[in-house]
Amino acid sequence: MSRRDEKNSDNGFEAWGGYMQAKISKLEEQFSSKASKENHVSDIFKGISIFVNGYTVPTADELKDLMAQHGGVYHTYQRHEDIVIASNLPDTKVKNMSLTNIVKPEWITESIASNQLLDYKDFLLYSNKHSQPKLKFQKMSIDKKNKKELSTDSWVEPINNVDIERPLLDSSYVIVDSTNSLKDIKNTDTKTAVDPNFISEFYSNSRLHHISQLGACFKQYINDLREKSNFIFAAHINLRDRIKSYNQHSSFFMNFEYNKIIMHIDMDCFFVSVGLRKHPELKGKPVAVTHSKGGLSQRKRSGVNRSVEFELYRQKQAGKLIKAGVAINDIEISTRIDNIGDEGNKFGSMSEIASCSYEARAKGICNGMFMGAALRLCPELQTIPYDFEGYKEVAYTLYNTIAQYTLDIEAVSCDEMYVHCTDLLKNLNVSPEDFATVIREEIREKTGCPCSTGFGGNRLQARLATKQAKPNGQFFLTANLIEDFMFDINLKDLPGVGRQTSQKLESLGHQTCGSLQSLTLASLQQHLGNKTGAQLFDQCRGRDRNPLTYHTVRKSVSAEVNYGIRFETNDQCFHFLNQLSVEVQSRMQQFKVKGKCITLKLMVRAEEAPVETAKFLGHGFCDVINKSVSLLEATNDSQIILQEVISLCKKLNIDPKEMRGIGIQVTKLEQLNDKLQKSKGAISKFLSNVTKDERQDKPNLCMKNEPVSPKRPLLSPRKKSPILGPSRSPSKRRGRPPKNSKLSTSKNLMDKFLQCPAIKNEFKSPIKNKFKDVEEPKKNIENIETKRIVKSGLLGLSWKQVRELLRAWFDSGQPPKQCDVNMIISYMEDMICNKNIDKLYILINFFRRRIQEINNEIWNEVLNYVLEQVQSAMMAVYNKRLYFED
DNA sequence: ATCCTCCCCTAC
DNA sequence: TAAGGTAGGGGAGGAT
Repeated sequence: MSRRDEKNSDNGFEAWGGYMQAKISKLEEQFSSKASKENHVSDIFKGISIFVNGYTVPTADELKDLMAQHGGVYHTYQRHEDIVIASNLPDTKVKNMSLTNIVKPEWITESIASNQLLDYKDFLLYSNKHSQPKLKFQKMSIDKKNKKELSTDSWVEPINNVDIERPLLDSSYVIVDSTNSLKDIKNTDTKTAVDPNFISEFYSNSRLHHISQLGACFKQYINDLREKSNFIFAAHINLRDRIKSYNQHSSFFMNFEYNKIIMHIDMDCFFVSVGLRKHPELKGKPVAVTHSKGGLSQRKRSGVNRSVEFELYRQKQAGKLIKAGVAINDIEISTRIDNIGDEGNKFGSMSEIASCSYEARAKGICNGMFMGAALRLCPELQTIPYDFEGYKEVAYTLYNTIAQYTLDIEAVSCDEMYVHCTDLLKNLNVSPEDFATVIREEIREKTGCPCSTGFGGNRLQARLATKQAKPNGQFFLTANLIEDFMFDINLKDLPGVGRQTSQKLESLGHQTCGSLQSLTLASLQQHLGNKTGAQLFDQCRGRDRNPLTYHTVRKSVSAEVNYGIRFETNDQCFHFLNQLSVEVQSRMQQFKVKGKCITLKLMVRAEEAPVETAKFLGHGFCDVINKSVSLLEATNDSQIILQEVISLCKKLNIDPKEMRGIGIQVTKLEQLNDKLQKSKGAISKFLSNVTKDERQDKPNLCMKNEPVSPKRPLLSPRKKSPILGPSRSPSKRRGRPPKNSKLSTSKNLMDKFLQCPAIKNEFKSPIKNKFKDVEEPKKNIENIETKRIVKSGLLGLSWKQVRELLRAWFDSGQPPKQCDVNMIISYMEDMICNKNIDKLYILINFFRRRIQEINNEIWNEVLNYVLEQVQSAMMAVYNKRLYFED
């Protein structure tokens, strides 16, 4: 070791550590600010590549071949056999080079001269991070001010002091490559499942993880909203006005003759639309959302054999077709891996396209395609990164916007839902077209993203209508159109018909619904099974008996990772299973469930498949193995899960080196909080019956139509309010079970994933406000300050002031006086006239709550009187009553 | 018949 | 480089 080391840490051996990261960031800054992006850092190495032996190292023969191809030479470092130096320099001097000569001094001085490198310390940073603790170079002292005057010779000496403490056995293989930029070098150090933080890092980057989590959240969200059902749909009031301003002629839609109207709404290329908000300059261009930056050539990994792997995929698909009875010559097997270039090729990227714009689709690009294939179709394809926060925010806004009007929503995913809007449209007396126009505009305005809607008599029709409507359109598939419309629909476009089914059907000679209609039910069932056959029989005729499902019950909880799984030992595998078990446990706690059946899913490299996968750290061509155990007692304990899963794993006896994917699934779920759940179950069962009956004759949502009621002048007193009080319950649309854990369940869920603090004001939905307000009226009344100045009484006061006044009034302990009551009533009437129903609702709830607390006869009378007046005013203005929960 | 386990398929 | 998750429906085939 160096003497200088002891004297002065700045001059001695540089220990690698956090320093490295800091340095890299600093350098990145310098490099990017210098705008010398063309000059890759590794230019300083002038084409030298160093491979340090590790498990992915190329064999000596491979390396020799490689270098021969590039006209370079191959050399094994004598002192430490696990260091290999290979160079594609034409210079044969390399042959006997020692580590001292790996870097020629003049390269470094050149780099310094061109301001790319500050000192020798910086240079060292570009070694492989894996080898940091083990590889120590002596750092050279350098006077930065004078660096340009340093002679070449002054660099040589210290480099001779290179010292290697021990062999670099477990390093990965690349130190420097002449084709990659600084950033790539930094990323050489890719995490695999062996890293302790792998799961969280992976999940944070996984689009599919986000899609499934977000989708589940919105299902829960709708469940919760419906259970609360504590809303007035104030938005209804403005809807017709907005429609009028849009379309003078359709203010009334008198000929409403449809039994049932289902709306399907779907954002247009969701990820792209959201992403374009941050990249408006790319609007109108072919754009794709992907991790790949686009087409840069990659570093080669040894052992990759794409053609072998791709051929396996093709064979597998062919096998399936043969099984389905297709002559293999009949159908060309097309797969996702078609048109992918080889590794390192311009079209070789295997990054998946999560979503692409319609301009890109026009070129034949579609979602899920690999970047390489897409670039072949459209070389000018632009890429934008994921914006997971943005998706959450837009999805939230979408749902809240629709939920203003109705809660008869079936959440499909974060960007898609079905809405049963028969009652809504009937009630509002607006046509589907007008409704669609207005809400699409509203969504567009709030989110900046376009969406499309389809209407039809059932979910299938609505869905197909949406497809027809896209992009950025709407379509009403009316009963008279259905027959013709269905005839030309491609079977692939039917929901539930994927690649396998459609290929099977194609082998039977059918590509369109019209053609499939010639098959009998029995023959369809024979080929596809009873249920699937029957479903398809209906579907190709445009029928769909499945009602919307508003309430979903979770049946399984699982977590799996099929990316980056590379184990050496069983212990590493078990360690990862432990992390996965913890993940499953936390999800089960979130959903408040326990489960009785645990399934371990393994993806194992197929025997014929290359060890190194075509996709970087992908799972490659695999066999999938599932194995499950049933427990006597339901659990959500990660340690029990781990124990079972390890035992399953041992039974399967798979070499950990061959594992490419691992998943844990828990089924046969039971709800936690048994007592609460049971009582709730009974109540909701009861209520769901009531609800059913009501829904037929009471289509109204939360605004209640007065059956027969002559208009009375404002403020005309009536004896008793029939609206409020416990006896009012028949007007309930659907019940609210007693408050229980459900609420906190959803809170946890939302907190963890959905909660969207980033929602800006303009994206805030009234529903969300209301939601909160119901819980915390005081706080929110404070928040919502209106600063209208009106002539007298309460009208000139802010929300806050009114609230203070009311509170003081309640707290005063004095009996209420008529004039005060009148004042509050006139304040409320003003709100009604100004369509300020949201706030009125909050205010009245506050009012009721306080009076219930006081629980005194006089105050109760006041309450009744106030409510009666309010309802009268509501009737006069809107011909509707305000709906309240008990 | 009905259930169970494993597997496949589909959707986003 | 790349981030190939997750839930539900249903079928095949064996156990009961």
